[in-house]
Amino acid sequence: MKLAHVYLEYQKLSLNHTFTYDCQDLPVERGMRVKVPFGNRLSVGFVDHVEEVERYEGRYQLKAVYEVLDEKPLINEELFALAKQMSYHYVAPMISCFQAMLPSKIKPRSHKDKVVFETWIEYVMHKRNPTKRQLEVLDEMKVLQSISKREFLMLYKSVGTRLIKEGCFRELLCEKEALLQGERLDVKKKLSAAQEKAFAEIKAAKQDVVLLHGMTGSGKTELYLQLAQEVVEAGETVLVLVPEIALTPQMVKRVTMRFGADVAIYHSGLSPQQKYEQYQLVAKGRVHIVVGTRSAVFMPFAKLGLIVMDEEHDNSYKQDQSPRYHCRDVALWRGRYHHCKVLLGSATPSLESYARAYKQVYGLVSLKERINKQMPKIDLVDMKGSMRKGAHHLIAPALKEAIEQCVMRKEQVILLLNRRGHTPILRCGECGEVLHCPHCDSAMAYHKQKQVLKCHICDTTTAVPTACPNCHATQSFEYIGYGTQRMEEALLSLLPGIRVLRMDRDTTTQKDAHERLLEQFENQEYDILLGTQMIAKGLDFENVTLVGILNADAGLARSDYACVEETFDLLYQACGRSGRGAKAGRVMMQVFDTEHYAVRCAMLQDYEQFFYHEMRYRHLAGYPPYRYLSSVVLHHAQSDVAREESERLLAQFQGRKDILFLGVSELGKRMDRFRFRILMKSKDQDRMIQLLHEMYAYHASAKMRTKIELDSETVGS
DNA sequence: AGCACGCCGACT
DNA sequence: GTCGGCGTGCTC
Repeated sequence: MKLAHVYLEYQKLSLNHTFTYDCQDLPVERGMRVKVPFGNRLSVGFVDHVEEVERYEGRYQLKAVYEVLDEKPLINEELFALAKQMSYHYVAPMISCFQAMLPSKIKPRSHKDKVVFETWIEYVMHKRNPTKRQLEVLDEMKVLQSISKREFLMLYKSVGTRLIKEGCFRELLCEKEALLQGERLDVKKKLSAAQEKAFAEIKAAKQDVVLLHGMTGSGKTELYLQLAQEVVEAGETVLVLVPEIALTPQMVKRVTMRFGADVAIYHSGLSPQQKYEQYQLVAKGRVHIVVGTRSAVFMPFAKLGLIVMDEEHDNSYKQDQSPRYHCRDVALWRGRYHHCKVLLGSATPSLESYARAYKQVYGLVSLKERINKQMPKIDLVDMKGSMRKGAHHLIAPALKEAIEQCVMRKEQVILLLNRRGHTPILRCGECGEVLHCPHCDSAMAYHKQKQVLKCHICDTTTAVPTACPNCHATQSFEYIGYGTQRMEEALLSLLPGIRVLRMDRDTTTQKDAHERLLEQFENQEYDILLGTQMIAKGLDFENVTLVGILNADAGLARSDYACVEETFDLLYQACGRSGRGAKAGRVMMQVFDTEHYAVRCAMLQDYEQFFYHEMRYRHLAGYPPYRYLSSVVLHHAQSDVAREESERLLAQFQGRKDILFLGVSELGKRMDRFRFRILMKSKDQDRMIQLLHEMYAYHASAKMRTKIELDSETVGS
């Protein structure tokens, strides 16, 4: 008899083993989805493998597969192997790995979602004695064979319908397909000498993974496009990864101008139907280039010829929910599978990638020259002095003056303030009480437009209280600090008549808002683009000649080990937005700590110096990339339950060979759950992952109803 | 998650 | 003796 071993999707239940079903006479293969009886209901599962046996000798009462949902495996051999790898590496159930790989339409839990159909017109035959116009239409359709009815009606409305009646064409119902991108308008640009050299070095590199360390404005994108072109011409597929949705429009524009309809786009901002359509374009092999954010790394490519990962250091490449994969790891894995080059591009590479390149594990190619051969002039503005002189809180006189001059020259300004909302903190002037989120330990930010308080952790929104909840004083709140909304007001009053475009999460929630806002700025409908970190990276506006970074060193106050690296990246990248065109650029960084090496190195645009400095610190403190770092977070609605369970878990495993436990630390409340974290360091990644599996199993067998989250940083020296 | 199983207190 | 409380454990 034929047995199918199946991974099941079952809400909340993370069953990470297979269940066996009888699938006699059914066309079942690995990677297909099946509907099977489970308990008293039907559930969807993924077939792990099919086995032919004389007779079933297990101890279960076998049930039969109810229905096979796919004709072809949805998860091919490569993606199946990848899921296995991810499941082990990230300590996550197989089913959650499948979920991460598939567009929601075909994820197991939403199998009810209907696929959208549309009518297509297909060519059948010519007719006798056609009119002149009819002959034209018939000939054109014979070449096209089939097009969607939508397009058909637009092209040949009345002639077309007549020919359908006469049986020359027929209608048929197809799955709705993505409309392909437009015409190619752009031609290959001539590479500069520096680009030419980098291009040759990338191609000649003996390593399959190459780190392209190219400073901002050095023309990395044009290199990507020309490398992609060679691969496409050879009939293989190229994957271009970008970190955030905000950066997709620009990349998509550049890529579609070069490659026209040969491009698929995939990111989390698409609707489920759009995602499904784009996924099918790749599955059916209709496109040769895919541009997308981290989830695009799971597309079902037939043959990859190149993977480009732009801004490889960016944190958005890491998924912060299970499976907590890093897109770079997956990209490297797929690159190895397809024997293709993986090009990691960045002006500020992650320490781990640069360390690997340094050791020649990766190839290293540098582009040290801007296309326009000029660097912006970067100045520090010491806010300590400026505050003493009683100047405006957040815009120093020097910056104000620079903005005025810039606007007078009809040039544009980018201002970075990494904090959304109007005021980050409301404090009672009588008793000092700070207004907190009822569900989290964080302060509520005041949002003026909607007249509400908002928690930036859980998005809880409440009305602004009239009296202090602690001392009941009325009208006593002090508004402390500046978010983008308040800064917008401040700019308008400081520089009357100025046109400010604010861009943060609150102004970009609508569909296509990113594109719209950036387009308005590009068309010079505004003088200043004011925004959070989403505007620090990747944007390319020729007319921007001044970048102001308002509280540039605020990020250094965080307590995690990576905050210095992240602050340096943000500053360095923001500097790169200035002076990208013909005109000279300027950058002003307002800081309180003018001596900090992250600030200094960003100002000097000196990545190497920062790298050596930060690596020394990481080495001394035993942090990545010298050690692997893992964390286990337990959370529960009651603080002591979470604490006790964390301590029990720690006590059970503490003392493991080669693993350093850093004890239990309290992370505070988040969405009504109290969180405690156990941090672990080790030089041995395998041992670490093994340990995480044991901890997971131990926790699952305990009767406590705490939730567990495991995270292993996949960095290594 | 659901739902059955099972072992103790209130009831016809 | 029986009904049902919800703690425990299983779903091929």
